[in-house]
Amino acid sequence: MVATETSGVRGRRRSFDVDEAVETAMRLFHARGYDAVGVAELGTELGIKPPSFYAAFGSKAGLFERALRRYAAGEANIFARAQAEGGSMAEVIERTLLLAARLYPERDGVAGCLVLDGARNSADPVACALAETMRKAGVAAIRDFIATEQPERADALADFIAITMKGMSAAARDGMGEDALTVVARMAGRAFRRELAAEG
Amino acid sequence: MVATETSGVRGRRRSFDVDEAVETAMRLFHARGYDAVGVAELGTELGIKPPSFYAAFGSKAGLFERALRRYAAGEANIFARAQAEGGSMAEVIERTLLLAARLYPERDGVAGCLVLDGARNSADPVACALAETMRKAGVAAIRDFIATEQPERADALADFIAITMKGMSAAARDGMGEDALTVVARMAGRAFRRELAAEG
DNA sequence: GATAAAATGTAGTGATCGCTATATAAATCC
DNA sequence: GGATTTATATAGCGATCACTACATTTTATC
Repeated sequence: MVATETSGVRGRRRSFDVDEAVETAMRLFHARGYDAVGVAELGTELGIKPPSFYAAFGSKAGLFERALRRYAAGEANIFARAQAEGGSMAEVIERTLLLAARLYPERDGVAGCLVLDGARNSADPVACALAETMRKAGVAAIRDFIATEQPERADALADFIAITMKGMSAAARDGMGEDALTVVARMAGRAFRRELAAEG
Repeated sequence: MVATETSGVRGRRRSFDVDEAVETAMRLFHARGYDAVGVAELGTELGIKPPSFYAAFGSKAGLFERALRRYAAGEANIFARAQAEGGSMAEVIERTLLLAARLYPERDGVAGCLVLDGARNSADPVACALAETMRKAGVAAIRDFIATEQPERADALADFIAITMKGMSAAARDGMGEDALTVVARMAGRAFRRELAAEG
């Protein structure tokens, strides 16, 4: 058996690719939620046995945390991606929602947002706390961004965007497709614009 | 031991109040989600043993179905309540969202909407199908209502309202309070009004 | 009160949960 | 190559999952 860990610089040598394992776990947690994916199934899908699993990740929640971080650091960070393209505040916000409409629909059994819905209804308080922390960080970034131009109404406007995204994630998990989500994203984008224009 | 079933006319006599049991189960499912509430806990909370449980409800999913129906037949049917008060279409829709903002925040450990989030991430396909059926019925009622005046845009507008409600339910389960939810509900109500005025 | 019917309590089914103790195999170091 | 360290596989931990067979008690009927 050969050590195949080529990506991570830190960490001990393992006979399996840790990053690849996190990727697989991310997909499983995303598809069915934290509680519905068991350690036995993770071991099978990852091709490792329980001791290796716990040596590498500490616990099921530990792997979930790594999956969450990987998720948030990739293409799922739609607000950062929208921000990177520049434009006005309203453009960035609407672009965020449109990216959600493209990212959230079901693909290969995966739908919605892992951070928003991955630990929904989970009985594990650790998993819930991990997801909550990342949710709060996400909405805080949006709030701070809005506050640069609208400090008074940043909370309310950020709440509106956060609720729209949570609703889009839930709707995608309930089967809504990209077209319908895009229509709603545009509506919410217009609403955001109009709220800005109303009293700005 | 005395037969205490006074409410239901049909059904066999039981030593416990079936309606009261459904109410208790509804609260438990609502608070933590379908999968996180076990039959053992239900039996304890309901004060009955497994055989009585299965004689009365058939299965855990059977009890969940009764809980869902009871939930949807009560004060949680916010769209029907909003419709009953009359007014314009926009008024009815905004009233629906404002009722959600009052109903969804956490009270006694219960938050959000049981239909929208009670079976979220559940591994039980029966429970998921039951909730999905009720979700579709709910959004269909809103769509049909909108279609009486806006047949062309009924689907899109109903999707927008459905997503807003799903987002509000998720946000409430994530800890958002009535005040913040109300602010967002008003924003969404204004957005709905403006969409109507835009091209009506 | 005897009999038939029905609901209940006791106990336990096999399966799965997250997780780990122990032992073996592999890789590293000198 | 021998010794030490590290990661692996085997097997199983106690707990909980939804659910049920069986015996008993309670209820209803006559």
